Amino acid sequence: MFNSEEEFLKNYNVKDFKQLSLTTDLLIFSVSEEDSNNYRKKSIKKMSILLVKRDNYPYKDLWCLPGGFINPDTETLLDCAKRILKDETNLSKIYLEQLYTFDSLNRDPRCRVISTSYMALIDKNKLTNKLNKKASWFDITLFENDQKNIKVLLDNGLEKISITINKKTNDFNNYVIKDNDKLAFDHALVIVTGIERLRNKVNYTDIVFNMMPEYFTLGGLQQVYETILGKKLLDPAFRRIIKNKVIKTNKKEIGEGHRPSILYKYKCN
Amino acid sequence: MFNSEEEFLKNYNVKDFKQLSLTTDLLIFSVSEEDSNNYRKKSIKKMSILLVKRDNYPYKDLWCLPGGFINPDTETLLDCAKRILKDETNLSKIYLEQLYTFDSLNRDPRCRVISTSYMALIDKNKLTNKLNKKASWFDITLFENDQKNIKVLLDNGLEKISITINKKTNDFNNYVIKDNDKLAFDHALVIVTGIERLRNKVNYTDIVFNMMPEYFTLGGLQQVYETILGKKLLDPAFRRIIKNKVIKTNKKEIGEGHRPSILYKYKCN
DNA sequence: CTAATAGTGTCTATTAGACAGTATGTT
DNA sequence: AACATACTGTCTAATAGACACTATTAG
Repeated sequence: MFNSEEEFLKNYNVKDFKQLSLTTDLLIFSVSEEDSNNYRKKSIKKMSILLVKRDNYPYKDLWCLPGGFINPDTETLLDCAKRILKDETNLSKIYLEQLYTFDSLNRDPRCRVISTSYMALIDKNKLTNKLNKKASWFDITLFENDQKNIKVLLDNGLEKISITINKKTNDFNNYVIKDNDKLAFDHALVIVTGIERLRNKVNYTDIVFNMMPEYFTLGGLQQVYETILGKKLLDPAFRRIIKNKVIKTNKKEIGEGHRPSILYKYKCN
Repeated sequence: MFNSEEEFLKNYNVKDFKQLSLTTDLLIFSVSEEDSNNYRKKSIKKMSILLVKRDNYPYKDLWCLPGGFINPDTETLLDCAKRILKDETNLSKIYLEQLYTFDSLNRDPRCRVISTSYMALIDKNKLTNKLNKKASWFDITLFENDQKNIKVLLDNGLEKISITINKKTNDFNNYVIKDNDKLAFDHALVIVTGIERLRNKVNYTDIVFNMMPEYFTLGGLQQVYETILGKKLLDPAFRRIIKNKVIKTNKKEIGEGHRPSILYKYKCN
């Protein structure tokens, strides 16, 4: 082990590895639930993302996305994403979508590393195993001043990571990104790009349901949409739009200090 | 030179190159104009794409996208895309957008080649130099039966390339693609992916104007939208939407056998 | 004048936004 | 009963679709 990043880089022999390396980084999104202390108040649903604390240089002790190098002889990028997802969550058959390929020359201090990022949307309730002890779910809060200035706050209960973005062009590599130095590599950029993609896609796809449990309430579903979009929605409007995407069941949610909601299922067409 | 693909592959030493190679392929889109023979009829605008005929194995004599290997020591993928665009069209300062990274294991028979594709939208009127003699513009015609079945026809006046797509999943690598064996590599898939992206993006961005000349008519602009979307639009509706994106000039189009249109310019906000 | 497209006015249909009301559970 | 949320009815505003009409040029 090394005592500083400087020392680490001095001892890092680039020839030990391939000159050009390809990695896959994973944005694993899910829905988290924050219980309220008041028995009458309902719990608040948020979108959350899984980050891992690095235990070696470079960027030791900073948070990063789960990821890894691909095996160029046997793996596609998607295979690699599936492998990492399995390692991290023990889940398979999960919604996975290629996000973007990040490749600025100095994004990794060791050597040229090009990373193709994938988004995974999972239902946390399907998790059986315990998380890797270095991994942690961060709740996402989205603030938007206008289309060009966005602020994202990540919070795992112990640490807060803030990211602010200024989009001057439509070229991701020219975004002006500031974070509070708690994220490794260019992962602030990757995370924001993923959140943006998600926010666009919820308007014309059904991907949100990949993060929902089998049975859910319309109020809960609406909260997830609200946290992804970063704004409140009106109940009647939301229900009108979502109506033909869900099936009403005869189940009800129980144990809340108020009128119980009806549980719905996703209707795939 | 070799006489067959088989012979070529036998003589191809994978060790001469890096084991894993990265390339950039370019979808260069523009607007083409097809003059009508009747002086009264107006010319028809279509979307078109630049393809190059391969002059060596693999896929000798088939059409492919302009592309090339990146220099991993000095170039980003975007740099590489800019270089290829410059080589092919002598243009710079052009709209470029990363499309997708294609990486199925056997997409190139030589070795593992991963390709990140970029879309370039150019105004053909800015072209000064002659095209590379192997290059040719193909007009694009889009037929859509439903959301999941799409047919694309490429035509350069001498050759027709047809592509049909059946989208069963949202994973590009699982699309069922058929073409009439005139396209090299997986470029049918790349082209269709780009057309899809373009078709989605015209609805919520102003990218079309990157393909338009400085002065254009609303009728011409509408035709470009129609060819990208693969359907007719109603004039008043189109003009309502486009109204605040353009500036009326005091110029008029001349020499048509009917009422001349007013020329407009793009109003960037 | 004629052919052909340019461009507009207006009605209708659909969708989105807003608000206020009723309904129904727990404690 | 009180609280808190679930759920709905209905009005209004905004947007999209449709059609018919007028305008203007070259030849």
